Amino acid sequence: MSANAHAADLDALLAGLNEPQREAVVHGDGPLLILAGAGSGKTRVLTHRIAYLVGTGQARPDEILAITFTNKAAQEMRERVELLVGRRTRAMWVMTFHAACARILRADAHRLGYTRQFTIYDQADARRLVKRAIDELDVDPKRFTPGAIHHEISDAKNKLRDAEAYAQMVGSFFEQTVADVYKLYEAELHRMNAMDFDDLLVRTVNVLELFPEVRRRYAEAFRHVLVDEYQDTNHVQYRLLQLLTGGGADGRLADYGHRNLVVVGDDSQSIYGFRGADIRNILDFEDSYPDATVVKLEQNYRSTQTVLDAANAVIRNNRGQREKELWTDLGVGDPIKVRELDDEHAEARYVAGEIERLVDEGVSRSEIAVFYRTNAQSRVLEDTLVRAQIGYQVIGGTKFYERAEIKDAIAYLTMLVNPQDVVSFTRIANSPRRGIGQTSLSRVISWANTAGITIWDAALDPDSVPGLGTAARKAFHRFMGAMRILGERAAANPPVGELLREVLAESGYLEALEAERTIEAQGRIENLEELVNVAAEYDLSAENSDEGPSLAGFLQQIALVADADGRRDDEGLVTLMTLHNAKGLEYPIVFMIGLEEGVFPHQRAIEEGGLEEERRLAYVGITRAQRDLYLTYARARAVFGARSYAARSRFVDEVPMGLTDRSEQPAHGVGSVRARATTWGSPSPNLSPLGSGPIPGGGWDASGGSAGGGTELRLGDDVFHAAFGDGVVTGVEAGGIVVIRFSRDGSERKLVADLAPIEKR
DNA sequence: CAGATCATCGTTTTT
DNA sequence: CGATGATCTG
Repeated sequence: MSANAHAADLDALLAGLNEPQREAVVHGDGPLLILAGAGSGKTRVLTHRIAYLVGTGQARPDEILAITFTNKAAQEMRERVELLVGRRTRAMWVMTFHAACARILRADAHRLGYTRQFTIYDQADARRLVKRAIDELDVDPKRFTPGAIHHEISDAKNKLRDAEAYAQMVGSFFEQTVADVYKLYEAELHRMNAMDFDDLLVRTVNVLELFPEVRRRYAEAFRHVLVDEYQDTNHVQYRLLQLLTGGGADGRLADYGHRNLVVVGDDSQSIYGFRGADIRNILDFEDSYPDATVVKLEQNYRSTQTVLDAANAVIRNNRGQREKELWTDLGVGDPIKVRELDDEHAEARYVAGEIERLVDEGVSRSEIAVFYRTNAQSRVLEDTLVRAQIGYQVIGGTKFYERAEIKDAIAYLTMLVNPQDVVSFTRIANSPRRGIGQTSLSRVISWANTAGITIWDAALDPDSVPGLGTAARKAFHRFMGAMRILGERAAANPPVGELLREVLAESGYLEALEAERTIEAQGRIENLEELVNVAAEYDLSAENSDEGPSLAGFLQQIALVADADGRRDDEGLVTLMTLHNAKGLEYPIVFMIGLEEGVFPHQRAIEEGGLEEERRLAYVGITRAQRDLYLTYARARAVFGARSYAARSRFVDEVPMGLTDRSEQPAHGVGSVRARATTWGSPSPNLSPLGSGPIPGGGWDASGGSAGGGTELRLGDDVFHAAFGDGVVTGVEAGGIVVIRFSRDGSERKLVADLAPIEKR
């Protein structure tokens, strides 16, 4: 390629970028934080920067490590980089945190006592193992659920606290219990040559910290590290990035350190705190990297100004956010439609009716998305859409790889490479039913433990297992006979697709399903066929990779993939999903439903001080809308079978009236914040047969505004309370009620403005 | 050991 | 209300 062509390429890379985008792309060495608002073109910036680094010769392709959180994002980034630099992309590491760690560990985990065939346990496997530890320790499972304990362990791991460190700082009975379980759980995992998702990160950090030569190798290999969705990183990931960019075990910069770390994120879209993400990583980036360059991307290329104003207004109610104001030159757009409905059925009918109207106007169903807070909310909506014959797809829910039959098949394959994997063994021993019950299984497992042999070897020789009945012994002989044949086959390294076929046949799994003769079983068989296809595809694609196809490689790959059935864009289907699943997506028309206190924000978030994260979730939802945004809520809703009533979500009220089709409040502080018939703007008479009929009847609303006089508190006001101290107004509700969050303990309280001992500061 | 009935308990979940 | 798990009985 000539020098001219190069220059032309570089020009093309920068063309069409706005000023801050360009600054981020051409940034030289050293840490860079890109604060990228929703829809501000961050992927464009990342991909163009990678291309620019390669194009200018600042980096070779194999010196680039680009990290994302999802496989989908990684794939998209890889594709887009490939469009810019072509085949050279292949040498780059463009993958998820977990995939990158798994790759490092396959090469170096032996230093920690694992084989390269280690098993990766997903959440469910991990929880099962936690449960076994709980049973083992005779912990009362009533008081402490496996889920809660696992969550706590996961939390500790995310903070790089190992079992020992955790035990050092227990302060309650619960924590003592967790400490005990944690210790046993870790021992078991290691003994089984297995890692959970958290381990992939933690063990990588361990390897890098313990072995300077490994640390140096990777830090020298990756001269440029780029991270997407940085606001969702946790502490392990923070540490990992430090080590990969040349931080030493002591935290100081090594001589080979380069600190070429580019992170992209938006603190306003941090919605995974409940999973250990630490928003401080992005908020305090400059504390960790004082010489960091910071670039803000605030121009939005996705939404109307009305939508952006709404998002800006809502997020402004959070404290401690990075200052940021989204803007666009796409125009003002239409007002946000706010609708109050009688109950969730009326809400669903309204959404369905509106969709029909839009489709009549020429909108494609695939341009429409409906977001809700919890999965349970999709049910009513689905019923209604089915009746209205509106095609839809639900994103999320049970994932392909979480289906029982798929996990069973994978467990069979896993046993063939990791004979120590008791969790997988437990899963398949009696699936299909072959007369191996809980008791016999436990006997074999504990025999393996006492004899110090693998579970595979213990089962292979059931006659040596003490206390095992004749029938059980026979069952194990038959089962392991099949496994042995499969093991020999696997040793010959056949195509994974073929091996899987044999597993399904030899194990009797397929036969058992066929014998069921139910529609459900038929569906499972089809899923298994799909898995065989996935394996065959792997065989093909791994053919020309550096390692070549292998069973272990296949297992590792699919362990890190969430679902095989991704969403389809061009099918003319309305898309339904939780707000969490909506991040990173965009739709011309967006419905956010169930905007009620207790639903969204979720009750538990209200109780446990998680309001800011809920608000960020609202921000994410709003900023998905390109053109039209609907906010709906129901006066009543069935919760756990019982009918319950809730106030409209504070998030609705945080959207300025003027941006919505509600009319202005009659007078400041007088009358109701709550809607009444007259407050609904633009009458929409064009409701379809499925519509809810004329929108809300008035009259039910009895609340009055703050009863005149008194202190006028507004959102964001700093206040002082005689008993609770300093706080900030985070909500203003009907009836003169204000929501105040107190800085002393972070608690959020609802107070009557006129009665509570509050003064404005 | 397996199916069946009973009881419990309800977020979100990139990997 | 409905899904999921624990305990009971054949």
